[in-house]
Amino acid sequence: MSTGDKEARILEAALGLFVERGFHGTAVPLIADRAGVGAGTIYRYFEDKHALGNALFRHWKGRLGEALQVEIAEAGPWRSRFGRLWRALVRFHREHPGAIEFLELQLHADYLDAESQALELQMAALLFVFIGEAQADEAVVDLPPAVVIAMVYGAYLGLLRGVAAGWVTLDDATVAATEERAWAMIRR
Amino acid sequence: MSTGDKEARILEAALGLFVERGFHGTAVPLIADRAGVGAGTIYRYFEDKHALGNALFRHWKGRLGEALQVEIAEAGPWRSRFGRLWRALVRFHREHPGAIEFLELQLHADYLDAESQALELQMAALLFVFIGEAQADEAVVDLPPAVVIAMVYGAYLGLLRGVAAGWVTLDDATVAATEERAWAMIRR
Amino acid sequence: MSTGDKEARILEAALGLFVERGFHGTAVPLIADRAGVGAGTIYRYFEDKHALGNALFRHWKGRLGEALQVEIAEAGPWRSRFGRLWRALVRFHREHPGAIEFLELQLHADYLDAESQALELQMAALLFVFIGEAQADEAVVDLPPAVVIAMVYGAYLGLLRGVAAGWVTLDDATVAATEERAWAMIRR
Amino acid sequence: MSTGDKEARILEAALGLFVERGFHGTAVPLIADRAGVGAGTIYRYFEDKHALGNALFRHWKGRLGEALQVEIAEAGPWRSRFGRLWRALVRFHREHPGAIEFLELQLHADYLDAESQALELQMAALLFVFIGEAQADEAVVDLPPAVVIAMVYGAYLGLLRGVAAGWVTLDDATVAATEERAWAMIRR
DNA sequence: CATGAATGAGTTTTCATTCAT
DNA sequence: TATGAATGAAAACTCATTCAT
Repeated sequence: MSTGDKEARILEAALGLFVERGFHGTAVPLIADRAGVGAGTIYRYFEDKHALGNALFRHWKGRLGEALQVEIAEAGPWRSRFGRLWRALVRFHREHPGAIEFLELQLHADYLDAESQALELQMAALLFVFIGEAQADEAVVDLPPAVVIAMVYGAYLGLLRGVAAGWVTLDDATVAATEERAWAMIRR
Repeated sequence: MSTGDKEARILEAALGLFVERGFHGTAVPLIADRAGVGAGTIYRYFEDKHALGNALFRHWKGRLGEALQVEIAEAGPWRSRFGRLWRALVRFHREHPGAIEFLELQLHADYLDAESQALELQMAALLFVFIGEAQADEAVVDLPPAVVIAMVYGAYLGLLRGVAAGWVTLDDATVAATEERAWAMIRR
Repeated sequence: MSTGDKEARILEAALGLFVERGFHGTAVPLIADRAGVGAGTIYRYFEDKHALGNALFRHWKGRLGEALQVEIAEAGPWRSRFGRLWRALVRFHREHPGAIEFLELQLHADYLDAESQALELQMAALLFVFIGEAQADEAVVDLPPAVVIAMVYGAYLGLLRGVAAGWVTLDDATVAATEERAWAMIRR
Repeated sequence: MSTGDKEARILEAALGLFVERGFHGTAVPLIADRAGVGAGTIYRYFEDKHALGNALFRHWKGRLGEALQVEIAEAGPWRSRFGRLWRALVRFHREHPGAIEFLELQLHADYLDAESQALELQMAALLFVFIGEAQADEAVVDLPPAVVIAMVYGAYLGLLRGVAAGWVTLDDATVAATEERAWAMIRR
């Protein structure tokens, strides 16, 4: 019931609802209900609904960035560095259900502010550097880094959509196999 | 401006706006304005906003399905059949800007009716059969077809997201290269 | 298909719908549908919906007035003159189903124009004279004529409501009995 | 102005407006204005406009039923029991102006739900029992009870219609006289 | 601080009326 | 003259936001 708790409960409720119904499809009082707080309380923690959306976006984009950062920082052969990254993505999805779905499977364009967009770029930059260096070492195919990232990250998101739709189950063996196939896609 | 194309103009306007702002973020009169018709006119062609969303979804899902069907029907070595499919996807995106973005990069769950969902399954089935047969011929890796499809289609959608963000340009050379990499991902 | 036919068909359709759903609850195109004409056609015959309502009101109020006038003009003992009147009312209801329901069981206040209201008064005056003379002859109780009329006409309308609700059937024997009871109510 | 009476104020405003303009002729914001609340507030208390109409109908039908029930329960000679009932009706009209007009002088068919219709039957049953017993005691004419009720209740409503039109004034002497005449109509 | 009833601006939807055919 | 598709003003209804408690 402490302050931090309420903010967290609001963010959690918002995450779930935004994933299920989208930002515009979710009424603020509904978020309040699920969070177990009064509707007015949301406005003590967030300027307005847009601010809540941005806070949620930043929260998860930031945590995802950190998670990737850690893995990217690790040294080693590119194949295994890639594997760490891939598994980190899967782990993030397991540990934070809904977060990636919210971050990457939705349309945010109309409410993300400059700061959020900057964060988005920052995370992209992380991957750019990773892929760029791998290309410099001739470990990864010589295509524009954005293309490589788009395809790999796209393949990952495709799997998550499959999971969401109930068509795909990501057990450990499958994760290992998909990692292998994703690497096959981009290795030189 | 003629009578007959009003429905088409409404669908076109809706497509653009839904891609830009999402279904719930788009007000009906805004669609009417862009279509150059009165707000009431939309309700002559569509029962309500949901029906418009479903009609739009079915229109494009149907056309995409047809486009893929044609390519899938062609015989030949799996590598070249895959190439046809990949290029058909890219061509569809070029010829119908916004359609794939609407179909695949958005959240529809809360307004799609049973018929639309059935159509979705139908198109998925097309790809299942294609991948299933390729696996039977030992041309494609032995993973659950849903996994293979999720990764390949995901890689394609990742590219489209890159295009939308302005990070990726899909010129012919890049298309050929991405086709090659996508095939590398799934070939046995 | 002649002109007069169309106007009559519109009036007939409007009567039925107004009785079922009320004036404000009935959409003009619905009237057109039931009349088998185009929606625009209604506006060739009637200035607008209010004008149609007034025309309908005047048509039936006028016919009802005529029907009563005829009976009132007949000479004879008051008891039998009353009987003629009562039976004329019932006959009118049988021959023109819906007309009385529209005229008397509905709220018209907000769309009746001065001419229609004048007609209403005119019909009331007819009954006033009838009752007034009967009172002068000491055939009817000495109450304000408006009170006598309200009670008798009210009893008649009550029976029609009962018919509409399915609780009352007005066969000839019942009509005779109700006439007797209505007369019992007002005779000196 | 206090919180608790908002629902009551809405119901009161709605009653007045429905009597003046009918259900379909009354816009929701107009009700809100007269009630001195915001338009949205109405939807906090009532699901939609139909629900408001039903609530209003039930409220007054229920109170009218209670008022009659009390009188019907009293023992005594039929003539005086009838008198109590008649005077109770008049009293109800005086104490709750508009209620009877709304309940009985309007068309509700298109928005009353099953529960409201059941209540309507319930009140009718009250009168059926009363008249039925009076007939069993040979105090009232031997006609179908529905016919007797239709005529008496119709006469009463006719008087109210006369009051509404300004043609009739129901002072105590007139009430006594009308009671006498109504009884004359139905007594054996 | 927290609340949730209240609000009115904004949304979806209807419908009386027009007008090109 | 007749039509009915088209319209936009007005209706019903929703919801982000406020504020009295």
